Amino acid sequence: VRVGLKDVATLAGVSVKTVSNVVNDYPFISAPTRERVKAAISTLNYRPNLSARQLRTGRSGLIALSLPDIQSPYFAELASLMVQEAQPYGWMVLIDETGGDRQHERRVAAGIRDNLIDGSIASPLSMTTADVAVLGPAHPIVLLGERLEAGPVDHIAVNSISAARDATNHLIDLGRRRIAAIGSIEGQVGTAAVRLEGYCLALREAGRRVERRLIQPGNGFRRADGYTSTMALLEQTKHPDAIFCFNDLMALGALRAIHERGLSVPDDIAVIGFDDIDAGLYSSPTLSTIAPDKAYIVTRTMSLMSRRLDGDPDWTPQEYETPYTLIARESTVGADRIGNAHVLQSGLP
Amino acid sequence: VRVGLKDVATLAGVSVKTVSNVVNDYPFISAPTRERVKAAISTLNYRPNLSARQLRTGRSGLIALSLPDIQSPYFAELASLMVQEAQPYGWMVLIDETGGDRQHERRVAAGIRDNLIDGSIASPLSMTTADVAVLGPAHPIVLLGERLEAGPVDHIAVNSISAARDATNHLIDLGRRRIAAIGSIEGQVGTAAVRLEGYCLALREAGRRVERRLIQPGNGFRRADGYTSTMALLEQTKHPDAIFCFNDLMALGALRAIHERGLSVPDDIAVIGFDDIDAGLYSSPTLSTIAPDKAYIVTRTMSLMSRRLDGDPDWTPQEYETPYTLIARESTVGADRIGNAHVLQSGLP
DNA sequence: ATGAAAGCGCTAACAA
DNA sequence: TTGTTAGCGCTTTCAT
Repeated sequence: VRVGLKDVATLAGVSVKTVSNVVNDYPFISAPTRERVKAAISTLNYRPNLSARQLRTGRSGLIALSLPDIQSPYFAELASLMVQEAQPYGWMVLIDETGGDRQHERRVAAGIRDNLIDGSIASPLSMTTADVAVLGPAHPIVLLGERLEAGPVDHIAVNSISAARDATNHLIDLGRRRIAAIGSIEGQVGTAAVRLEGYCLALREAGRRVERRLIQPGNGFRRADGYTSTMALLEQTKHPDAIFCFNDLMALGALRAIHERGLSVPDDIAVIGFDDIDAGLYSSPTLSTIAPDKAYIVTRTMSLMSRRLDGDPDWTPQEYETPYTLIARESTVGADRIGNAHVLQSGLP
Repeated sequence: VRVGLKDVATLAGVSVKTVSNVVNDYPFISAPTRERVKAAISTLNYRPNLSARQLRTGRSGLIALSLPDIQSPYFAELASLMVQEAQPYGWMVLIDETGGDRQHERRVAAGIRDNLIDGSIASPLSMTTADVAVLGPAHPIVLLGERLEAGPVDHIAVNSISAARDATNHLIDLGRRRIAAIGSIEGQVGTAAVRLEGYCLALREAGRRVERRLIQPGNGFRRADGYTSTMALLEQTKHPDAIFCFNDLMALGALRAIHERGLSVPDDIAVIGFDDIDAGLYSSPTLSTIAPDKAYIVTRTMSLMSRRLDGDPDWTPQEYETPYTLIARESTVGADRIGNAHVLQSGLP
């Protein structure tokens, strides 16, 4: 039994408009009328029909968040924070897993979700900036994560080159000589490419050679990929004495691989990751990492979305840089000074 | 610039109805007409307005999945599988994080998402069966996870008593004498209660006493909770020689705590978890666990949803039991025989 | 095989 | 302060 404004109006003995006003908290209603309407609403257990409302207003209150992989703790945490942050704006977040599929990512960005969503937040793996540009999105988009070129939409990302350089320098400062790097280069979007660049940069600045055999691309960003790449590294006659993993998940896989080979972290090999996921606090050894300021990402995203949504359509798109921190834990610094992790370096404000 | 059926109709020189027919793959249309319409659709880049459609048909193609915590790898994996499984049905999954908040869970179940969703899948932490009953949901609901009483909706869950008993028996078979259990009893829904019951059952069946001091409820199901509870356990003069953690995440926290105390797993303390999350394959030691058949949960859920959605409204609600398996890895069996995990016992079909 | 018209539940504009 | 009416874009009879 569908109950609509009309039914409520009849029961309360008022017009539809009045009911609508009450529902929408329109201020100028006499107290008694409001009470009567509210009573009718609750007795009939009336719930506004969002579809009808959105058909009328063009707003659904739905924001899409499209991520390559919900199972990645980093993205899961981000999703969780987004949902929270959207609350005060009155938005619901429709989480969408693309699997890094370019077609899928394009579709979402295009709002192919059929005008059901008011805006979308995307962390594309393979969609290129060009894609976004071509699509000429019908609704606001906020792009998250690495991107090579500047584009026509707002963009929030950590400065990966700088962060990767800091991570590598941390290993250099520790006196490590054979520093490896692992991380996939799949997709068009260059998370790995950029981090690799920072890695090479640090090495060159330190007057070292970049050794090709110490770079393991692998394919993917999960534990299994870190495990496999590390195993490949360890099969070399002279194994590395440090590994910079392009994310924490791979670093955890690396820890396991090293453990299986009977080597010790950080004594034989120091390991550092990227993302600062919760798991890194409980692994043995705990994981050193680059910690992007997730709160910044989330609040910035939602405030941008809000600004785009109500007004200012020709407010020119901007680039925002996520602050980050290097956190040194047992996997680079050892267990002796642990207790509290040491924050060594901070990124930009 | 909104483009609707009308615009397409005008351009193609046909009526709105004809365009609608083409869009919905109505079979009886002349080939030339169809071509003309299709051409018009693509030149105008027409996209059907879902809100309008759903206003008319009462269907949105949206299924809500409400979970207590997206950051929990178990739920994240489930969410991921659900999204995939929904694809062939043509549904989009709206993932919703309740934080275990009862009000929130009730609201979602009630379809307070304002008739925007066609059905919901809920894994409630605090919502009781009574809640669901009272609400008399306007749309199909599939309930996941433990539930104490039978209720008015379909329900899918692992037999936790039996699974917990198996886990405990595994530890008993290993010759452990002081077997502890950790897991929160927060919320009304009895995940922990049921698993505790299975634990006690196994102990009693083996002619052992249940020792109160070996049971650490804690509050939560995350790594931190497992860590804290285990630390509490280890402060006792005679620490346990085995711990059954009510989920894997806590078990990982336990591993860390034991490691910090300088004890070894499984030599000093054997640890087993519940859920079979990916992380358990890469921890050191790898984690023994109860592995519920997630594929079963997901396919069963969607097929139930489908049946409810198109027809059979008075098909009586059923209970379904998720098959499970006990997987013994290093945390109970030790590293020597590892390589491949040993599947020791299987649950019901 | 195609068209005309009604109406899903709501809000915005205007009237009273 | 409240009521009337039109129409958002679509599908669904019912005609043709």
